[in-house]
Amino acid sequence: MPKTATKRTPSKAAARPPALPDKPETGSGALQVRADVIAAATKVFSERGYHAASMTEIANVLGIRKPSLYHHVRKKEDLLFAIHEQMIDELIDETMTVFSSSMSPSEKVAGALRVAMSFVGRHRDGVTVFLAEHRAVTGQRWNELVLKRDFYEQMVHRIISEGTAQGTFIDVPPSVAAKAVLAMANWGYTWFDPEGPLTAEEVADTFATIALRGLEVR
Amino acid sequence: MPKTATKRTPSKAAARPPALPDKPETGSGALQVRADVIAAATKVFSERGYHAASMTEIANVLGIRKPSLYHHVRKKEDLLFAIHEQMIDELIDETMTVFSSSMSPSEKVAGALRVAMSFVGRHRDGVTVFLAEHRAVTGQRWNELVLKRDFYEQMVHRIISEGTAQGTFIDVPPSVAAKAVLAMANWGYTWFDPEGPLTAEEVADTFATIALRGLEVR
DNA sequence: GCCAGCCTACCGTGCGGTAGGGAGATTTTG
DNA sequence: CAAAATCTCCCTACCGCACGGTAGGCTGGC
Repeated sequence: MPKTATKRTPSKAAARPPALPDKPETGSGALQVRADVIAAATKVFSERGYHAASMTEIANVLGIRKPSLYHHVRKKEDLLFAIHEQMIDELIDETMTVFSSSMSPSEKVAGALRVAMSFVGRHRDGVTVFLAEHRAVTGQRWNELVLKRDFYEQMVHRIISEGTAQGTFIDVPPSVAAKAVLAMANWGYTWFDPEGPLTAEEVADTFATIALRGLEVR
Repeated sequence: MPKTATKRTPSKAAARPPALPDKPETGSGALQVRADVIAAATKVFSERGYHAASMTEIANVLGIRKPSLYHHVRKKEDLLFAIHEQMIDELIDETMTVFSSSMSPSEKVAGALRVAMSFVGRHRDGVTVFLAEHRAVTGQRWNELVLKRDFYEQMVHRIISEGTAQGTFIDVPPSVAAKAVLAMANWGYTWFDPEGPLTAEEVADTFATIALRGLEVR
């Protein structure tokens, strides 16, 4: 795992996000796992919790026996890590297009909320695992995930700081305002049902209405 | 899913909360657990997660061996249930004083946020267990907890519905607005540190500012 | 003839929980 | 008031089981 090779991206704009974890996916070692295996693990982990879920259950969801599952996966924890990595990478990717756009801070807040709620709607089980089972990831890989997670939160934080700095948003601690916005989106995994009466977009718009009316200077 | 069994409490006010789970604490069976045992279990469960935590660990925190612990506890799950029950009962109790007061809806929202953030600050480990480990409670007792949890959420929901009904709050779906408020408070367990730079009260006030500016009609 | 992918059979470990007993405090009782 | 019985709380030793993971072999397609 040679990372190194200082990426010398010339820092251009002021609102540049914090340094990305260096290697986007330089063979993190365990990601040659077939998609349906990850899907099965996601389902079982989200329903029963990582520690309560057994490899036998996951195998049975796939219609095979446990030892066959070990042809595709080295360790149980690899599955958990793969789910986490997939979720956070995809969420960062989608949010980045909002973050690095030319929108106003208000539009970016609304956009980030839309991305997040849509994400929860599309990947509910995966988000459940990502948000409720992070304690179970151990060792080196955990650091990697924490970095990415911080990176995501920093994007939201910067959007709000930017709005505060340019006088669009009222003067409240940006860290707390960021937590408020993140909370609305993240907490969604506990209740939002894309089959329910409201679409992700409708929920996100309501959240954006509340958050922006709350934050914008009159 | 209609209600049933009309409780003959003469409905007095419009804002009466939904029916309480019938028995406040009619021998729920397992709550003669000493407080320090619950405290130790809370700590271990919150740090490692219910399924990953072992009875041996909890016993060692108490300075005893596992079989001795079974003199105070019948089953591991009893500990989890006791923690859940303690948390939700106390939270309902504190929030109820706000809910049943004569405050305006806006003041009630601010009050509920204060109660919740203060609660998170005082019982962080317990709240972590309550919010992150509810999947592990099984059987009859789980229903009881769900009822209480719904009851708590209904209080917030009604506060907001009341505000919407009397024209204080803007016309957004009250259920979504309630989720937004609940999210701010509940998500606090993932990041709020009472030893940190901001007190629970300060955070709650910022949340209230955002939520009320967001919700109140101009 | 190789190899991906599945299987049955199995291993070691750590778990929740029990058996059964001992030391000391407390209560009962002659 | 002391002896006896009881209770509280802890211990060492152990059980059965389900888990994560491995050994090693069969089979069918390239």
